[in-house]
Amino acid sequence: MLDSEKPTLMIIDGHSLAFRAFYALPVDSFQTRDGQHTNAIHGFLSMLLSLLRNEKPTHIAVAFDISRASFRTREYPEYKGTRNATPPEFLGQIPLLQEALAAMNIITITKEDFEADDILATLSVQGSEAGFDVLVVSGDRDAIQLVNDKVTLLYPASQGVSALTRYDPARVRERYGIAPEQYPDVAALVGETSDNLIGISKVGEKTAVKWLGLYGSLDGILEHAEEIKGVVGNNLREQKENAIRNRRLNRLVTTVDLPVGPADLGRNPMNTDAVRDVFSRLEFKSLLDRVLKLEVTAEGSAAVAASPAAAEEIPAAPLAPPAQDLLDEELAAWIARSIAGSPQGLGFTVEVQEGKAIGFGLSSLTETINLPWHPGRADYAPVEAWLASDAPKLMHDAKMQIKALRRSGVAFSALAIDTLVAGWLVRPGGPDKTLSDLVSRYLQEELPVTDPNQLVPDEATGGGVPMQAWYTVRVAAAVMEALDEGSRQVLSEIEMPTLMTLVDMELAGVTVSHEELSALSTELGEKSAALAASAYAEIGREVNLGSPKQLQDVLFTQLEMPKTRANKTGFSTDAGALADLQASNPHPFLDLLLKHRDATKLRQIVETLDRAIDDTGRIHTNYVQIGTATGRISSTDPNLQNIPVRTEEGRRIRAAFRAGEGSECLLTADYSQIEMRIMAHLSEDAGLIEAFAAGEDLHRFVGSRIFGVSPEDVSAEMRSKVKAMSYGLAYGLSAFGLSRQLRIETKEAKQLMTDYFERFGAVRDYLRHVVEQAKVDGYTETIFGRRRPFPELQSPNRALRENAERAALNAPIQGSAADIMKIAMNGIASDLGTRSMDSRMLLQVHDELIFDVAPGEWDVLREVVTHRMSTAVELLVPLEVQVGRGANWDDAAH
DNA sequence: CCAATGCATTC
DNA sequence: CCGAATGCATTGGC
Repeated sequence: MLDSEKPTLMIIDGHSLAFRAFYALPVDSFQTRDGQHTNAIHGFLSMLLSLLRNEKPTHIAVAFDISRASFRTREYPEYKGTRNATPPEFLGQIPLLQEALAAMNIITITKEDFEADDILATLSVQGSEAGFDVLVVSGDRDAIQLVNDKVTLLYPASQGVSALTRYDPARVRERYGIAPEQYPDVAALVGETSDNLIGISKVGEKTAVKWLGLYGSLDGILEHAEEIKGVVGNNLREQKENAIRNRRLNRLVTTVDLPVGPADLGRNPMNTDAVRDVFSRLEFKSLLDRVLKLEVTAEGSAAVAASPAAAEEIPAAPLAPPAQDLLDEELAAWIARSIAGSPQGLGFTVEVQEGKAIGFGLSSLTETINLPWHPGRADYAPVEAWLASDAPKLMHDAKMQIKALRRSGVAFSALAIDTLVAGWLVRPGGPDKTLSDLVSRYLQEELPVTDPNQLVPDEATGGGVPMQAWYTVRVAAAVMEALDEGSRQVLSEIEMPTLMTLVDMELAGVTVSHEELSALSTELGEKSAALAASAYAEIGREVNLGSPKQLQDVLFTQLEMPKTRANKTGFSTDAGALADLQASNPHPFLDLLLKHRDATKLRQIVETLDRAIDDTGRIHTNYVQIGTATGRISSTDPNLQNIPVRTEEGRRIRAAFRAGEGSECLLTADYSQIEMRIMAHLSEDAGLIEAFAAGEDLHRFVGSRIFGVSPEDVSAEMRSKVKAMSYGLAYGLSAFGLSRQLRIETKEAKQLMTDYFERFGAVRDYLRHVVEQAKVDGYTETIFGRRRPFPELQSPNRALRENAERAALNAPIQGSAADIMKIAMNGIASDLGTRSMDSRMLLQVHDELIFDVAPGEWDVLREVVTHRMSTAVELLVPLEVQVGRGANWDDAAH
């Protein structure tokens, strides 16, 4: 076997190298916008990428210490006792580094009670026995003892991690004058300050090496201790216990029981989506380029990455069973048999082409079925019957597939688990978006990629939708294991019904007037052109008003205005900053610029909406059920949840949203102050509860309490202050933030907050409690048990931690509101069905719903909607719902 | 062409 | 230095 064909196993001491990187790179220069330090991660990954490129290991693993405690500290409590506490800026980087490695599909290994060095030792012995060339990468000198003909150590040069020295036996002898296996003997005699291991007085490296040359080993030296003369000889005889203890402690364990062996560490293609996600969160641009380039070459050498002799021992990931083709009675029999054998449900995947269903994949845990489908195929009737039945179905990203079924005229019922949604409940806001992501995370396998070059995918080899259905079944079981009971309840009682409700809403779409929009667009276009011309006249030249960069030149260089708030590319030119400038340095240009922004922004929205109108005059938004970390739904393509409402011209856009053909009018229904009501409920604050029970204007009521006047004497100014304060509460508002928003002194804002909490103290107590509890539990929970993890609450980084604290106190409030709205929507959808109504739920904007009202259904629809919304949950305060009616969305608002 | 950034909009 | 989102235009690097 040629050397170049020999597999290479690279084993890296993650902790020691990350630590080196931490001290090699300036901590301040490597920070994300959130304030997360990344210097150790950056240094480590940079080194790793060089190693992968230069050494081309076929197998790789990174070992980490779990904690400083190990069998060594139990044996000798002073071990490593002199070390200072690990800097918190470093500690926080390790989990992120491990996440990055996971995305790169590099296995990380830890072992309770052992140090990373012991893992290195064990794997290097196992690897060389299995015929690997072994490369050990460590910044710990103890690793020198591992070097032999088959094992090479890469050790960082004096400082940093950019240059690594190769230690083979010859190089060790050259540097230390001894064989590698003698190194621990030297260290035992000399001692190791960094490990708090005291050696023999007056014995340094020179003496130790000399003795080893004479007597071969520490044992040999001790046997001949009497022969050694002088003070050092005395010291050796007196302090030999030190050396013996040191030798015991610095011997690396080569028999650690590890869950994986060298053969399991073969390099796999990385998960590029996850890599992009992690690297972009870490704000590593150049490293992302490097890592993605590496992937290409890694695949090129994939053939070389053959496993060594022990290949048979690799626990190969199971392959999807070949898909069977069944029809009629055979198919019916298979379904009946499989249902009986799979109480959790059968996996199901729709092959979608241009929004239509063109094939199905069906799967139990052990068998897969391929069903090329087209409308009217009678021989697949058993599948259609199963789809319409109550038999539980397991799917991944079901919404789009069920929409395709509907468009193709196939009835569907009983979605038990959508693995996409279930995975989101485990990690809301997490990176898991595809079936492939979930297969990696929950099965530790790779979803086989269907070869895009293969024109006709060979279903028989386990590709295509049957295979996806099969993986979905397996992922479903694993992801349910990861969910607690409350979250499972949220999945089955709230999310799965919501998914079906969203299918109806998206298919329905909302009617929008093209005529109205194009007229508005023309008007806004003319207006912005006129504004731009006037703005150019003011400054005597033409600039791109949409370019913050060019605006900075105009404002701060040409007009010499005072500098505004700094951002990454200079100074802010946003509306707030321009308003500040207008106050201090009035200039016609500023006003024209702001108006121009308004007009172009509105025009852009109008254009986007216009383009989204289909040939039936309707817009079908896409609701993203897993779009937020709190439980809210988001809306894309186009986003119908941020249609302007505050300005007059904005409302003209809403006016273009109209009752559909054949509808009587639109009905809008929204929760009034749902988040404040939830806060009243969760905090049990007597004052707030009384305010809502009284049913009068909340801000007026609160204002009268705070300012000590009667409700009718609360001025508009007082009310707006109280309103800002109340809204800000759930966002973790600071006195500074409040003062900035209200444009009042920080001192006054502070006083306002003090007065507020004086009267509504339970609110403050509750908000504090939420954060405290989240720190203990590691997550927050909504009224219905929806969880959101907050690992950053433990972060030593203040900015990161405080951001997490504010998010944590907001999450149960925003999340509970989202839960309530979903429950109401599902109830309404159910009523629309059981009453065979023709009215349709069209849009959801967090606390508002919009409906097309079928002729003659106004009264019953209003009743259904208000009832379902106000009774979605029983709180300590009433849930008030406001209903409006109109020919368009603007008129229907109240 | 892609990704980051700044700015805008909503609840 | 206020929580949760989406999307567009500009810009800089490739």
